[in-house]
Amino acid sequence: MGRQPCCDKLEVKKGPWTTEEDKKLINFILTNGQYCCWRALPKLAGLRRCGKSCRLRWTNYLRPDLKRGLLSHDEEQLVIDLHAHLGNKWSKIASRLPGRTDNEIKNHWNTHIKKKLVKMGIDPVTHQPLNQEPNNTDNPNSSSSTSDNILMEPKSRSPKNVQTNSTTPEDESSSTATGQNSSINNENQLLSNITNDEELFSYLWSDDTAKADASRSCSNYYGVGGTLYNEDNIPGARADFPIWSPERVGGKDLMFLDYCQDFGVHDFGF
DNA sequence: AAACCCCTCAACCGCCCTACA
DNA sequence: ATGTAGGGCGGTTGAGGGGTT
Repeated sequence: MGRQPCCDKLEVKKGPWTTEEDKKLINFILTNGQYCCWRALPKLAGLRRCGKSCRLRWTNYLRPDLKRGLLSHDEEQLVIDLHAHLGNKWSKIASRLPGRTDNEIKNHWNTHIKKKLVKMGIDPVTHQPLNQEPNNTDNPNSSSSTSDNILMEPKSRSPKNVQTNSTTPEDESSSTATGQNSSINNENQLLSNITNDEELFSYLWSDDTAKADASRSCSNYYGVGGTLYNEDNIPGARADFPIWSPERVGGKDLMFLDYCQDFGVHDFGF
């Protein structure tokens, strides 16, 4: 019978977002929060876009808590570790990397990490050495496929001892970016103390929701009369949302200017 | 300088899951 | 129990920029 399109395809605009559209979307969310559904948002915000497109634009590009730039070495390593356990569950992986989106990680995996692993002689799907038949090819999550994997030994793992001939300019550049995110280091430390999949999974799922929410979007903050609230209706109390923090809400316009600068959006006209 | 190739990443598509009536 | 709507997710595409010939 087929599924109804999420929006009237004839009416919606597609393709790259213009500055004007970004401005409208940001303005709307800053003013109203995300009190309504995404489908209704474009109409209310004066956008000729599909609600889904607005959500993606916001979560993948406009969100103020996003980090920009390439993944650091630590982040990359964490992605590899998590991918070995979770497979292509990009959103789950992204939930462990604050400020990173699933789309970003997915792209980075496909364009950088995959190649790097292949270069190192490691199958990016199974995380097994390329010349070795994997124990279970259709289940990258199986513990047998990862427990003895060098990539899953964070304590002994370093770019030097993974493969001596694997050092690339990319490796070198990424290694200079370490230490910029202490939370990532903590994640790695935690991961390094986890010795089996069971422990890892219990660690991953135990606080997954909270972490996923924290990293994924500001959608947990509802704008009511210019004040932002989290899901518990407690005016924002999270340190990882500096721009949206309640003490800054009063200076909304100012913070938005900061925000535009952070994102290189200089021509918003504010 | 022009043509071609390759790479990156923003954006889209369509399926899946969940909540709700 | 069933149908529908809405949001989330993973896979894929294509424009544009940079590098190479």
